[in-house]
Amino acid sequence: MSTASDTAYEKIRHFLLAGGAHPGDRITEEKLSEIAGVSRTPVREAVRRLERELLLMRTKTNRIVVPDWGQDEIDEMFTLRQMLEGHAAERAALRLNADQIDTLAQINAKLHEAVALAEPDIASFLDANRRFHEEVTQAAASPRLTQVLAMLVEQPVVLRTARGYSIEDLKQSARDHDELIAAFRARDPNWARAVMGSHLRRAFHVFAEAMSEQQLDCAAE
Amino acid sequence: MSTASDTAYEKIRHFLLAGGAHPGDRITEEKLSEIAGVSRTPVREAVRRLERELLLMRTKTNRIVVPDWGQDEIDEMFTLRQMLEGHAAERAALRLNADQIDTLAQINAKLHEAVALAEPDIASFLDANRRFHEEVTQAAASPRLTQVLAMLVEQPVVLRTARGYSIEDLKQSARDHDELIAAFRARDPNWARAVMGSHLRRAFHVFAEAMSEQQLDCAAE
DNA sequence: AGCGCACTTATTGTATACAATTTGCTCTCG
DNA sequence: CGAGAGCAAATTGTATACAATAAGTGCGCT
Repeated sequence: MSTASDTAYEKIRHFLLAGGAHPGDRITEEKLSEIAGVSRTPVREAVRRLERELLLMRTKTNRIVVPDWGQDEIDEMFTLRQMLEGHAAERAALRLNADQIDTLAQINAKLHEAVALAEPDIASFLDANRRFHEEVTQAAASPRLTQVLAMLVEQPVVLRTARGYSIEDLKQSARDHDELIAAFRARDPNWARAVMGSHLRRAFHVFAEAMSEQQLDCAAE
Repeated sequence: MSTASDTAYEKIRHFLLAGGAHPGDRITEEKLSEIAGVSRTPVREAVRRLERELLLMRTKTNRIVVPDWGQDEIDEMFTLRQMLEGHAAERAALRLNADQIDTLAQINAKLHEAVALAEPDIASFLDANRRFHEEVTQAAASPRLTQVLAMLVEQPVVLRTARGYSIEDLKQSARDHDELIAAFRARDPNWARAVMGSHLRRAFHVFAEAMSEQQLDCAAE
């Protein structure tokens, strides 16, 4: 299924994450509709979605602008994820059945494969990673929580700096997931929450480091 | 400022909370546009907002339906608010200056007035309450947090059962706010978080009780 | 020159018409 | 009598034209 509003969302999102516009820039709906190749109507819907994820914002007078993401805001995003996904893991631990846990294990097996290669397959890693977290979120069985997390998880932001991640970082992520699965098998919500918390907090620091290196690269050009 | 899409949002929201449609019912955009008195275009925007707040949902095939709120989901909503507003209070404690704290004190003074009357003024109470929490959220200075909380705080849900609240419950809320202000004055983020947490958790139990009584009333009719 | 006010242009908001999709019905066949 | 195909009605999705609002521009005034 591909509605025009979905393709608009994808294309505009790609445009933004590829750095097509600088923070602070104003963009008109018309420009975006050219980029997306559809009329303004579906573009407006896409913009709403992107606003929700804070990839776009509005001025006081409803002009569309590209927000700038400071270090603080990234820190804050990971903090919120830590709280909410920790909570999700806790609920999941009480609800997951054996089959579902096996599914998680299978997903994580793929993740292990992706990083076991001499040249790690970043795309596969990110895909498996996303599916793993989605599965856990789903298992928490809380529509609100799902919805809230959807607006926090900005996979592409991670993607941009994924190259900066060391193989060891990626392997550690896989091991975190293993431990999370163990916590689920033990049906220990407390353990699950703690593992998820440290998993995401470490991810933040790895991310922050990759980010600062990237900025150095940028300055060196 | 009153755009058509805002009035649509308000009217549809009022319609839903007044019980104009039963959980599980399907509603068409056209019906909603009759209710709102505007064309479908702004109605669609309003529906998106309401979806975000889970006052409306969609079927697999994008039909609009009225969701049913079970006891679990209300519990979950308060739990999420407890986590997030607790976090907001923590951040606020580190950022509020003396003037801002005075503003909070003024708002809470109005709240005290509203419940000191022989016949408590529920509308004023709710208004002051909303403003108090908004002020704290703002002070946390985290756009994501603000946005996430906006979709959780369903004031009208509270309103529906506000009549069931006892005067003592309302007064206790005011006292909670007083203690929160004290925590802010002391610049103690830990204290602030704890107070906010218990404040919201108690609110949940008061709410749940009022809710069950209401249901009994309903059954008695 | 600096400031404010009309006026022009640019941009967002709304309505309407039409296209695409889904639903529910009916009618046929096993 | 039930299951399924096919058609009609209902509903959502998209494009376009126009209305309302905000931004920019240049002029005259002090």
